[in-house]
Amino acid sequence: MATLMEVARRAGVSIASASRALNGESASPRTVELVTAAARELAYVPDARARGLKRGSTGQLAFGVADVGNHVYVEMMRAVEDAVRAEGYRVLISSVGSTVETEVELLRSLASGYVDGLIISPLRVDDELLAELAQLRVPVVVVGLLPQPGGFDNVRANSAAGVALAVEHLLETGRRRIGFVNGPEDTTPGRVRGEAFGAACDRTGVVERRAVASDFTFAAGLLAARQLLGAAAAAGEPLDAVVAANDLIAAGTYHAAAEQGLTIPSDLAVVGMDDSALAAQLLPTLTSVDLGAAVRGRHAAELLLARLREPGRPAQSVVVEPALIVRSSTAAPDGAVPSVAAPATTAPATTAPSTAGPPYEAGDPT
Amino acid sequence: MATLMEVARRAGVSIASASRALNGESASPRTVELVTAAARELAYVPDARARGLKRGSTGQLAFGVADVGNHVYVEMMRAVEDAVRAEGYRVLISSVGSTVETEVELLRSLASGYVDGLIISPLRVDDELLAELAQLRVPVVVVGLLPQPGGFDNVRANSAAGVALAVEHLLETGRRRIGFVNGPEDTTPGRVRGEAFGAACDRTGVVERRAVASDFTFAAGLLAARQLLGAAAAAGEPLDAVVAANDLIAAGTYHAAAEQGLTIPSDLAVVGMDDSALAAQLLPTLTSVDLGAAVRGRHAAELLLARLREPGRPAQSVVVEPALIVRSSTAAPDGAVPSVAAPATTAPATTAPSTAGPPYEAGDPT
DNA sequence: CTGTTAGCGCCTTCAC
DNA sequence: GTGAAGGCGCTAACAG
Repeated sequence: MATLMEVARRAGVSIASASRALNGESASPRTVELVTAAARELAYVPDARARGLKRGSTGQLAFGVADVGNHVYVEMMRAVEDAVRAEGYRVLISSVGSTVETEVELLRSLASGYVDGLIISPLRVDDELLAELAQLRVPVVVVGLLPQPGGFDNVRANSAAGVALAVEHLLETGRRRIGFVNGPEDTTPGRVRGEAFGAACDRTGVVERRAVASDFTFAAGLLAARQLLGAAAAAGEPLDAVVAANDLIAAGTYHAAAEQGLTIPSDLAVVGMDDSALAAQLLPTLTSVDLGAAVRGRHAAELLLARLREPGRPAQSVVVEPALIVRSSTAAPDGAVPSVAAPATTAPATTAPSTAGPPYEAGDPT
Repeated sequence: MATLMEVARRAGVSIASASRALNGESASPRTVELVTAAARELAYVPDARARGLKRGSTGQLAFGVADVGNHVYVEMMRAVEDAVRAEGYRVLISSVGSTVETEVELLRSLASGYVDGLIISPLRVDDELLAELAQLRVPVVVVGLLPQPGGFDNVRANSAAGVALAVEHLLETGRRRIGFVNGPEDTTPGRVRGEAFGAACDRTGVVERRAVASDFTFAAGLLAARQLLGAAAAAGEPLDAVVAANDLIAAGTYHAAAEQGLTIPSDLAVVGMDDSALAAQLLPTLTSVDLGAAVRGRHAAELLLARLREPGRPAQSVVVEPALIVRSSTAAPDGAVPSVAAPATTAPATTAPSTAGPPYEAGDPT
């Protein structure tokens, strides 16, 4: 409401002195006192646009996520916030629609002066989007697999390794008829996880059975799991385990299993992915692959801060390795709890997700 | 990157003509063509700060939520987005910390030019915060109970009525020993819900038993529920029902019940509040009180838009009434499914949340 | 230590 | 229909 000019006039000093006094630049104690008093009386709040226009920076960063309803992004977001707070940045969250147009629109608008940098985690990354990102006037860090290496600071999970962990764990606990409920395979994570499951089946001799949900959501997961379990049962070969492409789909699988009278884990083992808060909230608690959401968020924030400090530095890529968090949903079928199983309410990973250094070396990460 | 001046120079016209051409003001077809071509080649994106500085508006709104991890806010947020999109506004989400200082800090910064209006849903609303809000240069809509009526556009749920609905439903399904797991009672919702439970007990003759979680979260709910159930069992009067102050606490109650060997709903009925996505994801599905999160979000958006159009209008208040969504967690204890119970996976309310017109009339709403 | 001045990039009267 | 000029609110040089 009040402008700096009004504050200056009220304090009886020049506008420049007022600015200096408020920003801690050299000014006499008396001036500082006068100006701060005037500012308080007028409830002066500096106009961020004008300041940004002059200084060229805003102190704000934005985090664009595909689905604010997915707890994975919440964890990432918290990690990003923690990491940038120390440097004095604030984080705005923005839900980028699932369509590319609205996404581009949004990125442009954010990057046109409201924020100093962007972290985005889209479900679908194509060349059009990347071309757009390259035009932005602020640096961008992409969380997720890029169609081609280089060009952007990038953080990603190794979800292919995660799928392999899940399958191996199920085999070790004695399951053999393992199905996979994937998310949409035209998304980056869906494609990678689907391929990884196929590869794991080939490698281990498991017969490949899968269903594809129309979305990475509970409702879509329920439908797909119902179909997968039903088809297997109808064929006289009921599954004894399901790997779900994320925890929400795993929750849908719980419901599909209940509908068919299957008890988890004795009749059916379930493994989720993401190790979101939901995994510990379900009953029985869900064994899940931790894809290191928080770690990815932290890395993304650090890459962005580094680029803000040094705009010319080469683009860098970080891969976060998965860890299996064993809970009750994969306990041994005979009812005996295997020694590796963690207590029901214990979440922390035993093997913390680690990062690989050199860009693009880990095999087929998301 | 590129400025309007550069575009103008490249097009061979004045900066004013370039501005007009790009904004659809009167300009010759030839000029328009020249300018748009130049803009495209230079990948020109107008600087939002400069434009905002000049025009006085940004086309952005912000939604400040207490906990981005709580699905209730996600639903509100989606409703807000849907409602303002039509008017051409974009919504930024910002997690306001639970402390008042960081909250004030954040609101100030947002309101200092980055957004045209604010919707906030804080867990604790005190006079200090309200005084701060009144100083902001942009309009604010508060979602939640205000310490005193008037002064702000305001939307709130009637969570007291919601608690009453829950208790009545439990009594109707034959439960008598009903406990309450509240959230922190120094928060607005915690206080109101706690008082409402006390009132419901007085009214119905139920013996009041309660525990207070340190937060509206799963982990805190588990601890409090464990204590509540344990104490009642130790006293030789095991509970047959629990009302939880929100769905996350209800989920914690599920786990506490499982630890004590109680089966839901036959040994213990559970009712949650908020009817968040989690309610349908739990097994058995959770009966929950829909406090109309989406409806509240829509109302908040409409109030804000109205004030943006007409800044001088009187502050208005909207109360959204609750509706009970019956699922499996309160099925009759003898195993028979009462006729009022909805199918396990059906979420929609039969009685849609409605809104009360006149400000501050409904009894003790949150 | 202080005041004057020149823009940051854009829009918008105002003359032409 | 077009160009020149002023100013949105602020900061950072520059003189004094």
